[in-house]
Amino acid sequence: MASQYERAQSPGELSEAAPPNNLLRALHQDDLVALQPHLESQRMEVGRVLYEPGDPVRHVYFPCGPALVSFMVLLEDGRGIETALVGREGAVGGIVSQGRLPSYSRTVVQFPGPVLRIGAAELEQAKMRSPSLRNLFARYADCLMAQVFQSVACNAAHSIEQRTAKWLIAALDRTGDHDVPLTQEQLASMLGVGRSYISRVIKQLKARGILETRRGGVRVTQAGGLESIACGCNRAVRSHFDDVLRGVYPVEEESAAIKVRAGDLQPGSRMPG
Amino acid sequence: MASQYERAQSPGELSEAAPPNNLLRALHQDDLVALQPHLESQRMEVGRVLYEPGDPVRHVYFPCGPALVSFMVLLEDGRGIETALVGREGAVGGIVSQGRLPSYSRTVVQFPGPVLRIGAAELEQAKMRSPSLRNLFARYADCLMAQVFQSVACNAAHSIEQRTAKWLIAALDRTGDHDVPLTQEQLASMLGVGRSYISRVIKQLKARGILETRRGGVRVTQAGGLESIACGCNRAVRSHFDDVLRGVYPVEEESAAIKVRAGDLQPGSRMPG
DNA sequence: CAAAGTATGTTCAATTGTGGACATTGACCT
DNA sequence: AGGTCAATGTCCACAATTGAACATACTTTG
Repeated sequence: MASQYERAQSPGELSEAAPPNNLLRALHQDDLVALQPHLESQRMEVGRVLYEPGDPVRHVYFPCGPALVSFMVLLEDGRGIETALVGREGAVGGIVSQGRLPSYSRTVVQFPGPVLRIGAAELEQAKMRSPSLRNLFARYADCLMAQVFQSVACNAAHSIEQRTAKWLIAALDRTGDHDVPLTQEQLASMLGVGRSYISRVIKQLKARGILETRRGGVRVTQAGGLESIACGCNRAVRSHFDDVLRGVYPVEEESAAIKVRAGDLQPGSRMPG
Repeated sequence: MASQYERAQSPGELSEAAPPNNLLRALHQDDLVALQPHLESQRMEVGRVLYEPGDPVRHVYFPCGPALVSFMVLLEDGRGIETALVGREGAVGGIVSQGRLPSYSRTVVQFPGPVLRIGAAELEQAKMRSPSLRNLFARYADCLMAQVFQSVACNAAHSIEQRTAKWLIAALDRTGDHDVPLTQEQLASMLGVGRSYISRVIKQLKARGILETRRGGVRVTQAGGLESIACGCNRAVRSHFDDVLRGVYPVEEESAAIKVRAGDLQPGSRMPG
């Protein structure tokens, strides 16, 4: 299955110093030229909050390289549940609302890295003038929606073990870094589950040689094994990315995507005690 | 708490025969005039599928009166999980993708009633010409996204009892009909949970005098009681509707919204056997 | 190096939810 | 009125998950 992370594409359309974000790289030359002067480069540190619920959305952020951002919905009891994960394949900030509206969720940096940002107003103005820009952002908005849709179903239907594996794959896919610097506490909290159970899940994954643990994070050593444990939700979303952004997205120079062959898919043992 | 279902608003802007859908009623006179010739009226029967995953989205449907439509994500094992519920407060069909793209989910009619529909291309053309139309639809898209976000969190964090109550309130809010013609099987399936457990939950609700059961559906007799059992997810979403569509949405002539007073909120007994 | 703080490993009882089984009941058809 | 089918009530054994508790580390700081 081809994924958006590994599509070959007619070269030559992108400038030499193409920005390391797939949406920006997918821009037509004209659009890139129009946006260029408004793009600012920053480095994002873990834990930085881009938007709190209710904050006005003044910028659109494009994670670059390994940078990773997630949307969290805050519940009455103070918990914050992750609803979507965005890396260099996308952008955050008024993607669906088109820059008009207060943020619904908290938007937090999960993995450090460079980002580019542009004023929401500037982007919207450019979109007004460029059909291809509107097209690209509408397509990405649809993919983001699909991702969130799938998460609704996933949270309703799949086990914690599956969802944990799914999350790790999603992160890996985007950062390309096998090291995931999250405490088990943080991981549990994002998934909305108990910490002690995550601890057991991770113990299982470790016992199967899929990852190594350390204080403050894990390191995935065998991504294929993760894929065989996870539900198909990631694949479904990737596939929608492919359908929707095919022919729009650029080449991914070195893919972090996990290619699953039939043989990699074992039944997957069912969490002993 | 004011909800979008009960806002007072400067009258006189809407025509006499205002369509019974809040988005359409919120249109400026000019926009309504532009769309009017393309709007077709239909009646929707329960179970009718508007879109299967992958289908091209050719029309945007506006549920009117009690009509209710839901998005379902289909999982690998054949289950279909509901991700969002749309009634007369909104619309379905390319809301986020702006009419360009294949559907990600299955879109099914859950409650019968009239709908208006318009060709997706016609709506998009009208949006190109009218900033106020773009504004309204971008705002609604954001609300739909918020609803789905909240469901991700809800499915991760709340009990089946809470989610069942939440679903019933959401349906009631939209249809205004206290009768919910869904089998327990269907309800369980949408929520992604076991049928026998839903049966027990409903038994509890019945025992507390909150609803009556019958074959093929339930009838809510005490909506306030439901609100005291449900999680706050519905309220959070309603509140976002208010923030985002305040001053845009029209009066709701007869509100189905459930107003909760402090006294209505009891601790809520925790599911005995 | 000692102390403090935080992350992890592990256990356990209790609760929540599953899925199968089967009896019962209503609705509808003839 | 009887037959049939689907929906519901109910029970049960079992699996999944919680949440508290505590011991054990690793890291940082002074």
